[in-house]
Amino acid sequence: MSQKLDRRKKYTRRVLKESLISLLSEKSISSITVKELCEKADINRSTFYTHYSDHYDLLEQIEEEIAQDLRAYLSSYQFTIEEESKLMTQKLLEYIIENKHTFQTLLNQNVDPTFEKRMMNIAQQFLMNNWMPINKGDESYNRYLSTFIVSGAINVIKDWINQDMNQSPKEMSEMISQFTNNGLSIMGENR
Amino acid sequence: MSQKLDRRKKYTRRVLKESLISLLSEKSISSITVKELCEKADINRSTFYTHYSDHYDLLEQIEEEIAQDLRAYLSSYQFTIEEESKLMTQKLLEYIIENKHTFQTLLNQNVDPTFEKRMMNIAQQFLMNNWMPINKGDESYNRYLSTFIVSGAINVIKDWINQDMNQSPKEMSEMISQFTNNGLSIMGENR
DNA sequence: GACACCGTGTTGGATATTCAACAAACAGTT
DNA sequence: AACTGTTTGTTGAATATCCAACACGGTGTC
Repeated sequence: MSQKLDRRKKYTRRVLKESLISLLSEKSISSITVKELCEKADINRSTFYTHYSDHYDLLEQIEEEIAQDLRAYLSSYQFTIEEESKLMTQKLLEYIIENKHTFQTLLNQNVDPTFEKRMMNIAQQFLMNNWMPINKGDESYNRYLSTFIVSGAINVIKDWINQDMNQSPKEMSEMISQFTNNGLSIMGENR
Repeated sequence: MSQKLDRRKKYTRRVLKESLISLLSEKSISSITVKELCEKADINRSTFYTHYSDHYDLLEQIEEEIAQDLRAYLSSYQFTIEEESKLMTQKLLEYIIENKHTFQTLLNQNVDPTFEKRMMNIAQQFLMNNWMPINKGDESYNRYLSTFIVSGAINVIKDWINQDMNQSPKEMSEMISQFTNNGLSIMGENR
């Protein structure tokens, strides 16, 4: 079941993924042909078809892989312990750095308007399942609160990416933690 | 005879080459094992042996490929026309930029003491065959002159690489052309 | 409508690579 | 010398990829 993936397959999938992301940063998916994708990846077209049914399938699989990674990060720490929560955010940001080009491209609303929403749903679902039961608030209130927090965090991360990641993951996770826990009240402390 | 090389072979050879250069920048070739080379390249060891007899053979082929590229550059222009000569130098320097890591590693005397000498011999041979007949000087004198010019040029290029290529290929080729044609007399012009 | 061109989905055979395994050689330790 | 661990060179079978070719659908031009 957990068979190790043959290295040839790994390579093929990786270059196809990278090539699609590269093309997506220049043009819309509907204007991309499988032919040019395979030329860019230097992979035979029939090989592409042994892995994917079309380039939309490839994009779906890229996003699903990211979704699974995100879930893994969210699951790997006790979310209710602030230090662990911050460490998780930092690790997640480091992961984003490693895949900067991918996130830059996919979070661009002109490329795939659904990706950001999809990531938000995962994060929000997680927050609802793991944190809200402890918080014991009204469910409707909790949903709005988690929407607020997750939207905030995602848009801060998008800004960070567009600022070419000018702060370190540690600094960013510290900031996001403060925004999450204290909102605007941290502004008051400095006056 | 000039069969197109199967893309799989191209890939295999490329990653093996890159991995050897990478390892060579950290350790001597005698301390590198084929096993670790293949691990780094993510290539099966038996595949390595279908292409090369050992890692010394791989290094030899890398250097031979560079030698051929150098010969191609040297041959592609009329060397006796100064503007063409400068353009050739510029193109050669652009090639060196694209393969910066390779040249940085191989021109390091601790890595392969023979590489620089090999490149010098090619350049000098070319100079002797293509320029000296026109110059009609005494052969011994011409040999010393070509030694002077080629040694100078190669060491300027080495410095340039070690200064992280701080001048553009165009600027460098201009400079090398002046050193070649005028030696120290260009210093006098500025006083 | 006819034609040319392009991309697609597919096919079959060839080829390169993978993997696991083996025997042998080598190096280090006791 | 015996033992252990590592690397090497090799082998055979399986697998993934390659390549060329084909039929088809879509688009644009005359």
